[in-house]
Amino acid sequence: MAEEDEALLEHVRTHGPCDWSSIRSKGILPRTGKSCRLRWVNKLRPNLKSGCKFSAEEERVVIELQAQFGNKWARIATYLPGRTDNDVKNFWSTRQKRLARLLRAPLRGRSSRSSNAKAPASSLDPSVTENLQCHQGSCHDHVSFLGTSSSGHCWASAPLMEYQVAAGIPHDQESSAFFSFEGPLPLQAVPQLPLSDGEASSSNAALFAPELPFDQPPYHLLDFPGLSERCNIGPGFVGASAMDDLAYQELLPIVQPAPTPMMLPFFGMECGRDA
DNA sequence: AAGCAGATCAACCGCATGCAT
DNA sequence: CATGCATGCGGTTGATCTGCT
Repeated sequence: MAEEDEALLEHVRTHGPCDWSSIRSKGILPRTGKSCRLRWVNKLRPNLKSGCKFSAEEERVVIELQAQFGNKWARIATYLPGRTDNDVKNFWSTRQKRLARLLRAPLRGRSSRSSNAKAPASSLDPSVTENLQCHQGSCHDHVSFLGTSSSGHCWASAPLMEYQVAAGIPHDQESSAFFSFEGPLPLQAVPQLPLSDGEASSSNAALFAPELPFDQPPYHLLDFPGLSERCNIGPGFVGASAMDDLAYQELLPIVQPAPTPMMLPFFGMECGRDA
């Protein structure tokens, strides 16, 4: 595996993060171009936060962006420095499983993990639980509502209190303890992000998402000055390919010095590309 | 210490999209 | 315009790790 990784890195150094299919056609590795690209994107790309858990802030961003974009993991990942679409996808999947388990367990009471796992079905009204899923992670102040749109499932975000009201859960001491407020507040501090055509939010999203203008670039989520100017990326969106290009720039100095490297707080890497 | 369940990670697969011919 | 290829993306699965009983 280490030899294959080195061969992959060498290919990227000389050709850039493209022409993946030539890796097999040239006999460099007995792997498909897709497989090579995946390995590069998920493991070998510079500045990845591999083995590092999602911070509360990252979780918060994922929740908000998932509510707006749906399961557009690659797009969401562009807002999270050092995270891949696979990371985000796995994070969300884990979260969903955990929440599904929580919903099967009683929401009332502060039972231990083991008792939760073996608890009987939720005491919630079935009509509520069928269409409602509750998010509960390190951002304990937040839940999301599952609705549908023309493109499939769509999530809308809401403060915990609204979820509890909708689910008929008394906001008493016990439930508050179960959904303890440990994360940074409020989630509404994360701004609404631009939606392209056809990415209409669900009616549920309309219920809970504040109406904010969708004309702001995403940089205000995490401070990242100068990317669009330096890297010739249009305002409003940092594409995945742009991420790959930036990662490639990280490798370039090995074979050719990049002109006047510039620190990019968003990615935590240097970008010497000419605009 | 062993067994188990849940969490996490890595990779594969199928489909969609864009581009060249 | 149709076709084939390369690439990107999302869903899914299996392996491994971790913590609890």
